[in-house]
Amino acid sequence: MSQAISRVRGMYDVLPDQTWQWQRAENIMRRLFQQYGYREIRFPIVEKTALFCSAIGEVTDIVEKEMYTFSDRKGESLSLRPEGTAPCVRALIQNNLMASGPQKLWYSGPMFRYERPQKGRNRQFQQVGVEYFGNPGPQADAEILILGQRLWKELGLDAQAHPVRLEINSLGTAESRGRYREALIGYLEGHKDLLDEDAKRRLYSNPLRILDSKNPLMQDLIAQAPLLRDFLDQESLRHHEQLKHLLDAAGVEYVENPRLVRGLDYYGKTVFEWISDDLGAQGTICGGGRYDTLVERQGGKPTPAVGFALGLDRLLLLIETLGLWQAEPLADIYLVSEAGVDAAEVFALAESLRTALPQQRVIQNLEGGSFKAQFRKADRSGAEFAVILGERELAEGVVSVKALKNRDLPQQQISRKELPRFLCENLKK
RNA sequence: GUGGGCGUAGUUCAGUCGGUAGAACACAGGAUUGUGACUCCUGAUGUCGUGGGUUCGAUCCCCAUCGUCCACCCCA
Repeated sequence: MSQAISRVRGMYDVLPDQTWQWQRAENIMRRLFQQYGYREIRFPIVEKTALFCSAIGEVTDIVEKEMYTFSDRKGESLSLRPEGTAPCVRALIQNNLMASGPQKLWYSGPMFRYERPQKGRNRQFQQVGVEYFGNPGPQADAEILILGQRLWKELGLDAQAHPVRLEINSLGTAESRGRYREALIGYLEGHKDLLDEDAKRRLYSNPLRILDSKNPLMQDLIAQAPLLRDFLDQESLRHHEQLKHLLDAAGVEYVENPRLVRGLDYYGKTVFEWISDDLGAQGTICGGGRYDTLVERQGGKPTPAVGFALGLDRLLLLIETLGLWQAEPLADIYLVSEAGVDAAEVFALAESLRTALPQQRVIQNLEGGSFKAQFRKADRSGAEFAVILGERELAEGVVSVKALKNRDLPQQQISRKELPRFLCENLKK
């Protein structure tokens, strides 16, 4: 036999024992977004490379070294999407969605980045994004954050022992950020001997990122660096204060992190991250902020926007780590039959139950085996009831019903006609 | 992209100072010839990640490669 082909590095299969978690999370989110008036948008997995270069920024790591870029047969450069905001904005502009007023959108799908895989970081990963276009005010930021908090609660992540922490900051406008940048570079140039290699490399390309460094030797330097807050324009300050007021009133807890910056160029004013301490180095499960200039820069009409993207892989990893969710049983009713009974009789019984009780999951054992083996399978299926069709039952035109979980209910024989009503009364749903 | 740890049964791992392997759980059968979850008994299963080197002989030592994990980096 030849060597089996393995999956691509950094990508993963979601197996039947895990898909229920994905589906549960997706269902909760879909319902929640609907509840807030956000509508789903779907866009391609492949876009022109230029879209990401201009939207995300040429000098970001994502564009410089993490994109899956290739030429199609006509030589056009295409890329697998590394994030969702850029294609979402492209779709918004191309389909002129703003013509019918502000847009509240969400999307979900795979993203691709050529990074070194590690826990909570894969080359294909699932991102869910929420974007609010056309509202410049802090109330839009607030709604996004309130929605986020409710989402964690509905997912079961609001436990006090393992909270998901919200950090917020304001990056101000491009002008105030520019003035701060000058001041920061000036400060860092004055302490060049204390900068590590990464910091030196980024001193002129992306100095704000230096504030994010985890290098313990640089923490003093970072702590004493000038703060962006002191360079903010009046409008950004007021926006930020109003947002905090709305969050306080809504009971959304947050910590201000004056050194929180984002790796994508398009953000301004509000930025935020939700972080867990239970995932190791890749603790950010959700990040986002305001990007008021992106739509115009991409060729659309000036349109303010705010949104976030969450990593579904990381979220599920966290939920699994904390043991928050229990798998649902596979079945409600399990049909056990004797070898001598015609399979056609069992099929007929199973189909009649599925017709009469469409909410119940009916599994018919098709693999034969002793009663012992069949009951073991019935038990493992998590079914509430085993319905038994043996030669005796067949001869008498009845079935036996055994409750697998409720031990107070004795096994009994019931006519086939009565069976659906009996099951319906004794099953919760 | 950089540094380090680890790849042995379906899973988690033990082991062989170089003589081709074990446990637990899981799975299957039985104790109980029509009854699961507890208990007991029995059983099957491994190209010891892949390729090459050293050796009479490599799962073990060496090299490469792939995968995985941790940190850096980056971000969701």
